[in-house]
Amino acid sequence: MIIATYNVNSINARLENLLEWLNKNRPDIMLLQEIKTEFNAFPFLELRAAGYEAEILGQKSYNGVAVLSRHKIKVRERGLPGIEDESARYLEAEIDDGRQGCIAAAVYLPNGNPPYNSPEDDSRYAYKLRWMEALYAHAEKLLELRRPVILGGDFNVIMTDRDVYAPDEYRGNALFREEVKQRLAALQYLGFYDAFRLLHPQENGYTYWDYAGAALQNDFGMRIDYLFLSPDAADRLKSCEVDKAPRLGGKPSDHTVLKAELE
DNA sequence: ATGACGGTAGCATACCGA
Repeated sequence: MIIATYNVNSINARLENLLEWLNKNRPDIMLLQEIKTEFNAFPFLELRAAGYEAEILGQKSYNGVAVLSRHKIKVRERGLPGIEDESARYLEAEIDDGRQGCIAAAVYLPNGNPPYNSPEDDSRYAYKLRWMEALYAHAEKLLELRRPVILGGDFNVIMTDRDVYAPDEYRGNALFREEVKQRLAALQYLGFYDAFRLLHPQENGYTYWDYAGAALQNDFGMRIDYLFLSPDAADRLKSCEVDKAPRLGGKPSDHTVLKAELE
């Protein structure tokens, strides 16, 4: 079973790019973040023509997550339990592939940095910490199911110095502060395994390069997209790779695709 | 410290992202 995650930075702006990747790689499950659209403007027909059903939690302009699959999708949670607001950042589904199946969730964790026009405003950071605590509490419940569970998406957290091109420049950034690193580490101590790091202890594994400057050419990237696996899924992990092709091609997202294969 | 770029809303420019 192949499962992938991709922050598309608008699904309608990225449709051609996404379809190309889906047709070439034929994943069983694709988790999307930042679709930036509501149900009415989501390209269900184009995806269905490529063989993918979609469940979405949409939002106009910002956020928005989706679960695509070639198999039957049954939604379990629309929104993260414990976070009651309108921001579309979590969609959890049961995927029935005719075999063991799995639970897969598309995760778009808040960025947490203050707005440029009010750098002293820490409300977004406080929201990020709250969101991470709710994610931890929910992840604990998911583990009790003793099922293969995949939490995949843009977690907006750089976990270690190895995961960013210039660690010292990011120490105070909301993506790299100690509180968020601790909270993501806690998810791992709980029993969710970082699929990429399990198999690649040395590579940087960057999944994001800023559009600006020459970030891509200089490999000024960061690893902020993850596939976290419950023990029942991690047992089956065969491979996990960053595919840089969607970032290198025409009209790219600023993120690229992370994919894993489970036996 | 800001903005680079790119996206959305919507029609000029503001907001957001990491």
